[in-house]
Amino acid sequence: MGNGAQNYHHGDLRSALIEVATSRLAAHGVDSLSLRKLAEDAGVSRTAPYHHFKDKSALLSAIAAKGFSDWHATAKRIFEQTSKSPRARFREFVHEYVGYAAKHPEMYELMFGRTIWQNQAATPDLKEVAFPCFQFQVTMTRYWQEHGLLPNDKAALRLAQVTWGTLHGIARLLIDGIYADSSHIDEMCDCAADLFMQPR
Amino acid sequence: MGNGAQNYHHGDLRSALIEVATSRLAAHGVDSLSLRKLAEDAGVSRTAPYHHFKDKSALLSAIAAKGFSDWHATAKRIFEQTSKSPRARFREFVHEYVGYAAKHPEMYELMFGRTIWQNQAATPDLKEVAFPCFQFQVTMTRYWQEHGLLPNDKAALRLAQVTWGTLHGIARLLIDGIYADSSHIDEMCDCAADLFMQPR
DNA sequence: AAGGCTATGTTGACACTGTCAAGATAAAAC
DNA sequence: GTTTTATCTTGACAGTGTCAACATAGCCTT
Repeated sequence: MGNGAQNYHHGDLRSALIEVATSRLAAHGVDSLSLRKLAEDAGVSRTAPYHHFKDKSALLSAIAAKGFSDWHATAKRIFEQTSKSPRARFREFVHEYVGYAAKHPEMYELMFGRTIWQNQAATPDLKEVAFPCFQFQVTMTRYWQEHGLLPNDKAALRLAQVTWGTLHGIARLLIDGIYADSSHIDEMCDCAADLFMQPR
Repeated sequence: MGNGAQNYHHGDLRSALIEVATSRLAAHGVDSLSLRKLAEDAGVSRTAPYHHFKDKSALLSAIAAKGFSDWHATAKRIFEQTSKSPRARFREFVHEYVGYAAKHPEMYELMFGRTIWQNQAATPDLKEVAFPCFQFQVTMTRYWQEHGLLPNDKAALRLAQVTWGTLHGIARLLIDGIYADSSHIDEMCDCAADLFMQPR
């Protein structure tokens, strides 16, 4: 079976679908993702995807899962730059988070939008990747608390929820284009970072 | 023309559509809003709505506009309770904001979701209502700065964006059910309020 | 090696969706 | 009373997700 030949059996349709979906997502947005178009892009018929994904939501979840593991890696990389001070890393993290959202708006929309999360529609696979991602936020928060960067009199979990909420909110306001001009991204990030960081 | 009769001309289809849409929104969610169903609910044929709204997005915008003016009134009411201290009002505002989102998740989703805002799809009517709503947030922020409640060394606009971002983020995490249990709403709100308010 | 099982792919069909075009009706304007 | 205009109608089209029934081909067992 040649890799690109028009065989009856595709070979690895699952991966192929995720691939074409990811590129289409970045190019034309989450709303343009239709199973039928994706199937066509992958060179198979409309209903072939159903042998690899329970339904459309499951396919989207699979794409989002990849986004989460990517972001998780990025966050880890920033956090583990021991050469930089905790304060510098915190600030960088804030910028990087919002920057990621601004740079990959469609992926971010998919990852954190209601499409795949509402009605407990999230796939176990997705939860398995997304949950550690938030857990890491708690870990970082605890670290920043220990280094006197965030207030120590609050539960790390609570604090992590609020800080993430802030980043998430800024990201959404930018993505949805509600009012925040993207040219002000950096200023907003610095403002948020300053607000959270305790005076040293 | 009797008000409820099956006349050829409905009388006030525009209002009727918004009404049935609003109730259907609260009951079955934003995704269940289809022009055809709404038309049927209103007792007219599929394409009748097009004589009152440019397209589906315009109808949704009209509903959201009502939500914005409602929220604007609520915010005003809280802010103008001169009997309470600024700090108390700030805290109440935070709780009320997230509470509104948790109580009317579908309306909130519509108001702040990407559906009506993406691609500059927002109707002038909508902007006309939504913009003062954010403007008011800036006004409040400035007031809180003057009363030493929020840091004075930051631009009110920037600060307003960040605080709103936080509330928005918390609301979204709750609505999307990503991880925040709704039983922790109050704790999260207090945590956020404490973080922002300068020690007196 | 022969036969059957199973994973994977196919076409056909159904009930939806938003939206346009063309015609019907009633109210309002002249 | 006639014409214009706003409103509502049916018909049609291109999409959508998803199910059912059928086809193919590779794998497993005997």
